Amino acid sequence: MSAVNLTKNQTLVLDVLTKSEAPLSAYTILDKLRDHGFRAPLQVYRALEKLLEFGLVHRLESLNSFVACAHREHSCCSHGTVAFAICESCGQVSEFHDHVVDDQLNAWTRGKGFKPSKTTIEIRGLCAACNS
Amino acid sequence: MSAVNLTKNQTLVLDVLTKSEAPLSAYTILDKLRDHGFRAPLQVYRALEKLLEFGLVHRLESLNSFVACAHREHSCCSHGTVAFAICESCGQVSEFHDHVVDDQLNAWTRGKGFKPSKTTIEIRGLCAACNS
DNA sequence: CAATTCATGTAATAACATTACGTGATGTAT
DNA sequence: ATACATCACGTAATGTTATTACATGAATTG
Ligand SMILES: [Zn+2]
Ligand SMILES: [Zn+2]
Ligand SMILES: [Zn+2]
Ligand SMILES: [Zn+2]
Repeated sequence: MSAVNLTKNQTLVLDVLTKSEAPLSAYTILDKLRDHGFRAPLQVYRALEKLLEFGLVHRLESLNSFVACAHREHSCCSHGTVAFAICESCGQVSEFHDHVVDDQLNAWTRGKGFKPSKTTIEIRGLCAACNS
Repeated sequence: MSAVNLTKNQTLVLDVLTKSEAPLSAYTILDKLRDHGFRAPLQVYRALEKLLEFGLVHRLESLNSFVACAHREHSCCSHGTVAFAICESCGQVSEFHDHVVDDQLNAWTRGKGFKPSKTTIEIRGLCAACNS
């Protein structure tokens, strides 16, 4: 199991992200936590840094935003690369793993002698609901 | 052939990107073009916007930077999603297409009723040269 | 010749992220 | 127990990336 011991700030940030329907920017998180004593961006960025490290949160590069991991039970980051489908209308994000994609990208990097450290896959578009 | 008629500013920006070994941020481009009369970020962002539209340039989301398209002959964007392998040591970027990845992601989105508009695939790591 | 469109220029501001410095709590080795 | 290292935290300042608002001149079109 994961069961990392989170600090107060980390817990607050993770809670805000977990409760949110859509990804949040660091500054939005900051605003949501002003009542809990947050005053400066760094408080958020420091918590996010750890949460990313623990695999409890993902960063969406194409949005400069953050989401709680949707697969916490499985220790998400262990089963390879994660992909995100991001609805540009309602903001909803679906997180998924795909082994074929994963294997194929790994094959490419092996072939080139490229040593991957982190892979970003983000699909922007319209979700089924917004796309009727 | 593509042969879009570029404006002066678009040509300048594309030239800078084409000559560069590594991706450049908008502000770096701005600095490189001061001698050619560029004074403000917007001059760069406006040119980039068009160049992205024409498929002559790509944006690297994980770097907030831009690269000239490596496949200009083939009208790059026509053959599906592009992926990038980005060396975190030397900055070199390899652009490639992979139909299996492409098809697999399309299968996922079709299955979910998600209508994709733009897909980002970026692999950060170390290139063969930096990874000896 | 209007009227519209489009590339451009400039200034100001907004949004995102990091550096630098300092404090108190905790843990560990002598 | 004292010295030392580590870590979470707080605050201020600054750096980096991107957009909004407003104005001008050139090209296009009816
Ligand atoms: Zn996850
Ligand atoms: Zn939606
Ligand atoms: Zn390309
Ligand atoms: Zn390299």
